Amino acid sequence: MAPTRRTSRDIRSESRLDVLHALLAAGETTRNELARTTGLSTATVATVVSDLLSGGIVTEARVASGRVGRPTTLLRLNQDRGRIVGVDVAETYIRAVVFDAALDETASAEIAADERHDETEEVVDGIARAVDAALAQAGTPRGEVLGVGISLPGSMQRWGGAAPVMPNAAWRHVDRLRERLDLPIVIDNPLKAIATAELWFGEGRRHSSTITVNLGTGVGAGIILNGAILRGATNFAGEWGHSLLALDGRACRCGRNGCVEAYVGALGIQQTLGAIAPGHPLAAVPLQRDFIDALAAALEPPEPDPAVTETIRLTARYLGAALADLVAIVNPETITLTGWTVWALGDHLVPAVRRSVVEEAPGDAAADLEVQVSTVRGNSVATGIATIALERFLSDVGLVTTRVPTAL
Amino acid sequence: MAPTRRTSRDIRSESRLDVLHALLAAGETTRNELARTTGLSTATVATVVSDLLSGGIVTEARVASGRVGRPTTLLRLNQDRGRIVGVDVAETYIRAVVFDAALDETASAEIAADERHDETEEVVDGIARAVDAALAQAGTPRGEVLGVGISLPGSMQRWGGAAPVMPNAAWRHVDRLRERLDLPIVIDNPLKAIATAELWFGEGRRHSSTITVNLGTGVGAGIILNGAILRGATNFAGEWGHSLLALDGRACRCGRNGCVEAYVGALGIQQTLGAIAPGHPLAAVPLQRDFIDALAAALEPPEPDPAVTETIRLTARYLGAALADLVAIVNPETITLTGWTVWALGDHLVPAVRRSVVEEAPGDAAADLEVQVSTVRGNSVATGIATIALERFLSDVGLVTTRVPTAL
DNA sequence: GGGGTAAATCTAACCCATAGATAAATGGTT
DNA sequence: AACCATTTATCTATGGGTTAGATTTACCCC
Repeated sequence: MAPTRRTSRDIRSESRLDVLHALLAAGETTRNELARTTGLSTATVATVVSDLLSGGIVTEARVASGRVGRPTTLLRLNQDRGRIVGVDVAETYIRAVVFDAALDETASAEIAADERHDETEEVVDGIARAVDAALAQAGTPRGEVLGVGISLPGSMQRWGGAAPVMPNAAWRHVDRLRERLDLPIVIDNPLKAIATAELWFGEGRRHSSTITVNLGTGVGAGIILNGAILRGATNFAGEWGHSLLALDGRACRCGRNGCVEAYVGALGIQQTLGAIAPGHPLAAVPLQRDFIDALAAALEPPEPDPAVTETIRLTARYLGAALADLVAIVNPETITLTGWTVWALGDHLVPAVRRSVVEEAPGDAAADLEVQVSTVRGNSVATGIATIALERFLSDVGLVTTRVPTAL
Repeated sequence: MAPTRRTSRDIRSESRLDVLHALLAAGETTRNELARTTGLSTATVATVVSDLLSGGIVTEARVASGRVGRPTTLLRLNQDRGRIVGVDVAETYIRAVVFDAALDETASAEIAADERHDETEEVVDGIARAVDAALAQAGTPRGEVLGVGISLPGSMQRWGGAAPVMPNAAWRHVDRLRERLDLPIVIDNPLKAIATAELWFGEGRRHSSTITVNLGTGVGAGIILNGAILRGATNFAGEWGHSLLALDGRACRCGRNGCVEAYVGALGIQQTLGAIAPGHPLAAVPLQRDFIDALAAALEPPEPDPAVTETIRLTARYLGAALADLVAIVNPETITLTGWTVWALGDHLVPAVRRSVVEEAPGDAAADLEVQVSTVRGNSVATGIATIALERFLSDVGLVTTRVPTAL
C-alpha cells in the first residue's frame, strides 16, 4: 500500500481541525483570538469559521464590547448540533456516555459485564441496552444522535477469531450492531480512542509526538505523531503492553511470556506483591480495581506498608524500563499516563517512574522527555471514541478529510 | 513543539520527489510513463519535469519513435549535475563513497579506524583523508561536489559527551569538519541513513510503513511512516537495538543489561555460541566480521556444525522476539533486513526469523507482515547518507521543502 | 462632524493539481 | 499533396488553499 498523497483539501481540513481544537480549549473565543492561537491568517480563520457556522458546528454566542473599537463576536462550539455517544466495552462493564456536540458529557449508563461478553449476542445486546439507557437518561431522541463510537478491547478475540485487530476483523458483527442500534456507528480500539482524546483534549496538540500510556487491567499505548494517530498497517499499533519486558518471563494473558502487561498490568502488580510478601492479604483481593485501591490505602501515612512500598518501587522500575523502550524506538517528546491504576497510585508511582525511565533509557535519550499524568478527565476511552465518531461525522458532512479511520 | 503545518509548496515538493523516485527506479522514462507510475496528471508531470530540467537535475536523454504518433523524449537523472559524497564512519573503518548525481557509485576509499576514532582530531582527520582519497580516485574537482553526507554512529559518544543523538549534540565539531573539508556537509546517524536508502531505493516507496533493521556490530532500525523517516524529538528514533529483550539480561556495550543488541549484535551471537559450546574455536575469533563469515562457512554442507546451527536457531528466536516488539508498537507493513550479518547469514537466518516473529507477535499481528532482505545494494549507510545530502542540496536550490533534516 | 481604534471582510496575488482542449510530430492511405 | 489516425506534449480554464494589505464596519470620545 503506497503512502497517501496530500491535496489542498487536506490543508483546509487541518485548518478546520486546528480551529475546532482552539475553540474546544478556549470555550468561547473571537475570530481574532483564533487567528492568534492557531497561527492562521484572520482571512483564513474567517473563511473556516464561516464554513463551520454554515455546518452548524460553531455558533455565535454573543457580542462583547471592548473599551474602544468595534465590538467583537464571541464564538463557541454549538452544543445543540446533536449528540454523540461513546461506548467503552471493557472486561467488567459496558459504559455508554452521551456527549453534546461540544463534547461535554451529558449522561451515562453502565451495564455490568462478565464472562458473558464473550458471546456475540450478549455483547451486542449489552451495547444496545447501555446506549438506550444513556440516551433515555439524557432525554435525547435518536434523531439527534450524530454518531455512536464503540471501543472494543483486544481481549475480545473470539469475535473475529483474531487478535486485537478487532476493528478490521469484526465485520461479521458490525451489521448486527448497526441493525440493532439503527444509528451511524464507528468501531475502534481503546488505544486509538485514548490517543484521540489526548490529541483533542490533552498534550497531543502541543507536541509533535506524544505517547499516552493506559494502565489498568490491560496495558497499552496510543501514539500521536505530528498531529495524527499512528494506526499501523492493520490498526494494531500501540500494543506495547504485549511487547517484551523479560524473555521467557511471567506468563501473560495473551498466551506469551514476559509481556510488559504481565508486570505492570493490575494483575502483574498483584503478582509482584505476592512474590515480595507471599500470603500478603492484598495479594488475594479478587477484583483488580479493589486491589489497586487497597494498594493506595496501604500507602497512606503514618505507616505505609513496607511490602506495598516495595511493590511500587519494583513496578516503577518495570514501567520505567518498558517506557524506555518507547523512548528508544519512537523518541517522543512527551509521555502521558492515564487509566485507573494511575488515578489511584499516581502520586507514589509517577515520580519514581520518571527517575526510572531516565535511568533505563540508553544514553541521555530521555533527558528532555516529559512524563506526566494525562490531563484528560473522565473516561478517556469513552471520550476518545466519541471524538472519533465526531471526526467521522465531520467527514461525512464534508468538513474534514484527514484523521478519519478508513473503512470503518 | 507543535506539529508542523503543511502548505501547497509541500504538496509540490512531494510531487517532485515522487517524480525523482520514479526516474531513479526506471533509469530512462517518458513524461507519459511518469504520469502513469506516479499517478500525477500529465500536466503536473510536465510542470515538475520542467522545474527539474531547469535545475539541471534531469536531462533529456534522447528521442524515441513509436510505431505511430509523435516521437517521445526519454528523460533520465542528470548524472553530470555534480558529485555527492557519502561517509560511513564505523567503528573499524571510515568509508567515503563518491556518487554521481544519479546516485550511482563512482569511487570509494576506506581508511582503517581503531580506538583512534574516539579522538576528535583523529576522526576529523580520518574523514577528511577518506573524502580526499575518494575524490582523487574519482578525479572529481571539489567545485563539482554538491554535498557531503557524514554518518556518525551512536558509539561516538564522547564527541558530544552524549548518547546516540550525535547529530544534535556534536555542534562543537561540525565547524571543524566544515573548515577542514571546505564543502557543504550534513551529519546524521546510520539509522536515518539506512531508512533514507530504503525509502529511495528499496521498499520504502511502495509501502506506507516500512522498518529497515540493520544487523552488524551495532543493531538498529530505520522507521519509515507514510513516506517520511521517523526521527523523533531528538533524532533518536529507531534505537531498537537498545530496547529490552531480557530484563537484567546480558550486559550490553551501552552500559545497560538485556538490550536486543546484546543478543543479536555480532558480539551477542558470539556469546550465544560460547554459551552453547564453551571453548568452541569460533567463540574466540577476535574480529566480528571474521566471526560472522566463519559462522557462514561452518554452516555449509555436507556437515554443518551443530553448535553453530543451534546458535542460528537461538539467534533467530531472539531476533524474532525483538522484531515482534516493533510489530506490537509500530505495526509496519514490512520489515527489511540489512547489514553484513544478513548478507553472510541471511539464507539460514531469515526463514527462521520469519517463523519466529509470527510466533512471538501477539495474536496474529504479524500474519500479514512481510519480512525480507533489503534490496538496497552496496553500503546502505553511505548510500543513504549521500541521499540525505542530495535532499539537502535539493532543498537549498528550492526544489524540495519536505523530508530534509532540520538545522543540520 | 471628525478622529481614533479594533474587529471583520474584501481583494489581489501567490501556490498547487487536473480535465479537457489544442498543438506538435509522426506514419499510412488516397 | 492532402487528409486521417495516433500518440506525445503543452496550453487553458477551473477548482482548491493561504495570506498581505486594503477597505469597511462599529463603536467611543472630543
